[in-house]
Amino acid sequence: MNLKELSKNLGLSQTTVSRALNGYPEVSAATRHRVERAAKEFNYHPSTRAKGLATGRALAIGHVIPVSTKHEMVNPVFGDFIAGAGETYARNGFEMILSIVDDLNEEQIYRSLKSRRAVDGVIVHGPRIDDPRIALLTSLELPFAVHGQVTHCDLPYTFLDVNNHEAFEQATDYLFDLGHRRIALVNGLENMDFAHRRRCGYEASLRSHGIPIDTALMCSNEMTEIIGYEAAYKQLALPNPPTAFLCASLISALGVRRAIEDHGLTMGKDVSVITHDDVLSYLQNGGDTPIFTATRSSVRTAGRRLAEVLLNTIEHTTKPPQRVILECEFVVGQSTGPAPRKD
Amino acid sequence: MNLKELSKNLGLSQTTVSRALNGYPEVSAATRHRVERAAKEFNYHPSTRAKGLATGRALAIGHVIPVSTKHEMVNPVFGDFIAGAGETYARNGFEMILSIVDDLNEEQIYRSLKSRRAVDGVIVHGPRIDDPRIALLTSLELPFAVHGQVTHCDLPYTFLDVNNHEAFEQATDYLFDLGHRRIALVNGLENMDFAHRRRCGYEASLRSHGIPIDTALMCSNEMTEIIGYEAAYKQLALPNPPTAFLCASLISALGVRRAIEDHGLTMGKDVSVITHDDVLSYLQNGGDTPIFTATRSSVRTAGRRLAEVLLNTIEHTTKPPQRVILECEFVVGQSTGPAPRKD
DNA sequence: AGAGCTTCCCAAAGCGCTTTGGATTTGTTT
DNA sequence: AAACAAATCCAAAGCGCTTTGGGAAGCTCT
Repeated sequence: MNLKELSKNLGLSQTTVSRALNGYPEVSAATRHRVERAAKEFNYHPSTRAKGLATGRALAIGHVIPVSTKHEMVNPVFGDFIAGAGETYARNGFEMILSIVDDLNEEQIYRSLKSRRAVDGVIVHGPRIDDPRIALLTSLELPFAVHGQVTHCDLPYTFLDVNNHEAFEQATDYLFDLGHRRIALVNGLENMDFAHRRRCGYEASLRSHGIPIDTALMCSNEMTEIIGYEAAYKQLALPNPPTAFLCASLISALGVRRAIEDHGLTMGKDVSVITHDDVLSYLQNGGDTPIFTATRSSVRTAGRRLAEVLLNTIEHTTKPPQRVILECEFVVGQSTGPAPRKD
Repeated sequence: MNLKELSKNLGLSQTTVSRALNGYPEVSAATRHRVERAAKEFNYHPSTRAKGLATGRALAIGHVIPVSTKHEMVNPVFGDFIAGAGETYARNGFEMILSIVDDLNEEQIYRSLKSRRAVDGVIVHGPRIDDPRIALLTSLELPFAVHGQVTHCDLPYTFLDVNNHEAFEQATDYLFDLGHRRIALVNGLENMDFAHRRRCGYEASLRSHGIPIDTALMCSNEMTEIIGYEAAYKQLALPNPPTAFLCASLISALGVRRAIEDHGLTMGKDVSVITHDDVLSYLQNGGDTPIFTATRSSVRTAGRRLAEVLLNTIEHTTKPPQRVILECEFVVGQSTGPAPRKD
């Protein structure tokens, strides 16, 4: 069923039917009602493509998911983020189109998205330090919103980020107050902006407490269970091992816990752990009482919110770039306790 | 840059330029070359929407991701599957469009996808037992391919599945050969078809070895760490506890391991564990030597292959439905060992 | 009763592409 | 050299929608 058939069926012109369906005022209430009923009856939906062609809007948002060629990694938060954004799109009649792309072809994808007029805007995932995409998208005049921020970027841009600096500074402070002085950081890859900011927060806290920064206690890598395990295992074998860990993700934290146990130690007693928790649906931090003490911020909510922000800037192109910063919730679980006294 | 401008620029008609770009034979090699060079120079890409309108093809595949309203769960394998499918689409000039939908509006989404002519076909995720979507999509005449199978469905349909029955029967056999007689199953939700098949495989092995089926050793739920933990913890507290576990996912298995350790037992010595391993990029089963003994099958490969199958059936609509079954690789890790002798 | 408004509807153009059905040029045959 | 075929290219229609620029009723007002 298309517009032509529907309007013929109703004995009206295509114009009138189109207007009735799109809420224009030049149509009497009675006719509109009649049209709407018929549309429902025949299960008429306008063709997205035709509508897009006619209006010049794509009614679609692009998500370009980088998959690093080196690690073949799909960011595990991606699923939940997308789920959140999808809710927003569904509510607003937008479609989400996904491109999986290795980092080499990234620029090409954005250019093609623009020149094919396939989307009205894009969400930028996994921003890196000095990320060239901000400049690229700005020059392409393709509306975009970043999930995270870009250090060393002086162009204005729209983003939503978690306050990573604050969260990790606070977490480190908390460990300090518990008496810990050897605090390790199991971070994500530091070319990723969020990891960089977390390290800065961690270092800021150490500095403010006069604790020297020991690079032996810091590592930066993909956030997998294995890598968390290996990093923590090695650090615990040091002559002067850490009494506490700060992890960038719940998945790494699981590995850290395993390393602690393999050293014959108990988490929460001998060694404390704080992790960032993205509240992933398949990896909850315990039930009623959290297992890990954590800096918590739902990535699904972030997806929902950021999509709203993007749709908003597309609607009102004149608006200046929007900046949204979410504060983490600090939850105390069973993984932290007073630093063990030296015997 | 659009076709009109490009052709004006070249002093050719739109027809010729279009034909040159789409590989039709009515164009001389020289002209084609000239056109291709100009297209690259001006970064010309045809508008997807206009092309779709003109050809009647959407050049897009829909993925409808169900998010259960009860659990708010996004299937953790989803990210990797999508990454695999995305590779195929990119190679074939297709777009992937994603709809997140709660189970209540599912039917509506498929109908709307069809009537808006938004996609050329869809991938069906997370098939359930007796899944109504097969009948729905067949009647809508919307091409589709299922990631998994549907028990109790006598309609023919295209799918790709892992041989779940075989994998779990083999895994149970393996545990039997190690001397285990009390083997627990920590399964996914049993309305999911894959979980059902795994249970059947498990039960088939028990029956063939004359071991009675004990429902106290079986549980069926979402595959999270917490739930794996709780299920295993409870079972290990039974008067006659299991000496081995069979898990539906690596995430559950992590929970099971934790439960084993919380009981003061050692995995691989006191209690054996076998898990299914989807080879998720962020959750690898160890490095060179696997941690868990596992039935392994990459979900990313599955995504790539299933997308190929779907594009193929769309291309050749006359072909009968395709059925692809992937066998799991059985890998032996450190999580299994001979059953402990009773003292 | 006619001017001037609304109200309600329509015909037709246009979005950017593909494709049909020629038209023109060039090459080949007899 | 005429006749025909092959090689190249083009004008225009059409895909399904929105939107512009009216036009025909039906009112109100003087």
